[in-house]
Amino acid sequence: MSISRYLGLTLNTEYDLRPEERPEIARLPIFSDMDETLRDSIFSASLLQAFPRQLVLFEVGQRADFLHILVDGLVELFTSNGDRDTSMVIVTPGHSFILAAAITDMPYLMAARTLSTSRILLVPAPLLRDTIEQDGALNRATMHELAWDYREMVRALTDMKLRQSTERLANHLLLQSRRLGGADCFQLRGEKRLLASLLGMTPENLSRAFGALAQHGIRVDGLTISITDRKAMEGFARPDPFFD
Amino acid sequence: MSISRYLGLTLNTEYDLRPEERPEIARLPIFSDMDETLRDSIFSASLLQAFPRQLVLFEVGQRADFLHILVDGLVELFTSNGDRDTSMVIVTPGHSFILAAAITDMPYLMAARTLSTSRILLVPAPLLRDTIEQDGALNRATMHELAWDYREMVRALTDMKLRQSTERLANHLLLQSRRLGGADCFQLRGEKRLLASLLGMTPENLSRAFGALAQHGIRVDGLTISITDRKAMEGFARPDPFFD
DNA sequence: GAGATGATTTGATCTGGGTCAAATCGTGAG
DNA sequence: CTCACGATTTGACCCAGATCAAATCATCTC
Repeated sequence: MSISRYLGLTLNTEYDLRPEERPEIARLPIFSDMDETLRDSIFSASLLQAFPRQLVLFEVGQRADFLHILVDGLVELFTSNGDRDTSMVIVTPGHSFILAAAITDMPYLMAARTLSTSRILLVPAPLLRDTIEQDGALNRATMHELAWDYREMVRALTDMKLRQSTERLANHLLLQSRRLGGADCFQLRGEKRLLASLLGMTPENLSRAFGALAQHGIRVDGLTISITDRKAMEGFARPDPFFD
Repeated sequence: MSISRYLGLTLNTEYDLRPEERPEIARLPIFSDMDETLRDSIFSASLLQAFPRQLVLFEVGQRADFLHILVDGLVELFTSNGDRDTSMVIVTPGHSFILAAAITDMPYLMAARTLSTSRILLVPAPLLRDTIEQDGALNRATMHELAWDYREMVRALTDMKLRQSTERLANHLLLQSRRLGGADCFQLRGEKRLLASLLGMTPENLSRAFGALAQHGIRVDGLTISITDRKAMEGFARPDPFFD
């Protein structure tokens, strides 16, 4: 199911940004410091859409007509080669996606699908490009987001090339924990098969890797992860101070 | 041998940009469309340095004080984890490197070393950031370069996750050929061990992969590659129309 | 609640590619 | 030209992780 077909069927989920929704979206990092007038003109030209889960938003190769900003929900960016595909990035609320394609007016290199019901702000790419040139704060925010995305890819590629799968999993779990303020117990968001794909391994192997981490201070119950021995985990994962 | 130590020893290779060198550098894509006055002020504050081969320019974690622009030569960006390291990008003349770190004023995520004698323009990062805000053309060029770098990383990560090593090699060779205008015969730049690292494999395996490609239309003699049967090669490599 | 569909786990096996070692090739120093 | 050192190749072997198959487990539908 492609977005264009979807749009044709259910236009009711698409509407201009309502006045009462603007403050919430204006607080997103990419817009928070910019000129209010320009921000309003962006908002007036943008659409906020609600999408059901498991909907493919766009495919590789399409022209990037809109910058996408995830307001609510969860989105997966993925690539494919022949009959295989792999998850590249999980986009969390408050972040834009496919910024690089929208900026350069080039085709998407990754496809996107919703993982859960999601609300997405669609900003026309030409308007974004114009406004970026007029507003220093938006410019800076965009550049930073792009640079951040780049660094995330460098991290992922290094991870893939230099670590083996169980180490990648261990570091991923430590990173999740840190993002939650160092929580020792947290839930995986999304299915395990998704995590496997993100980490570049098969679901079978992920399952075995979780098993192996039991000896290094991890306990798993369904989607609930508990770090029972953080020292042991860090000893095994050897997180890089700059990356992880 | 670190750059700081190197700088201390051989200051004679470092000098302000000479007037006669400016036109050559002004033609680089990142500077070509910007305001001349601002460009001159950047040049006046920048250093052009010559480095011998195999010199580590900076390590992971250092603060990005300068944007680096490779004028002549060849530079490798690499990352490491524990005692292993891997080549991430080969920078060719005319391109900047570690743009993301310089823009965001964050530590380098990759280290850099020269592969051959190189001349590098060092632009102070704060000045770059300031000038970007004043000059739309420089801004656009920077953004595009950053976006391009990002897309290259997406490509590399997809390659790593979805293809096996011989396929990666095959696609790399086809891409090299295409960049040379479709030449059927060309030279590898740099050692094979470097290519192996870039493709995420061992030198031994690269050697075997070259052997395997003999059956798919490739002939190798030292660093010289000949594509003897492009159809067979493309059939084996299955290049992606958007990526490769 | 029963059945069906899909996710996860577990087990057995296979294989791409890494490791180790030795031979060979190339190249720069003298 | 010769030597020495490093790069590349080749061969033997090993291992992480993929694949295939079957068993559980979860969830959703009716």
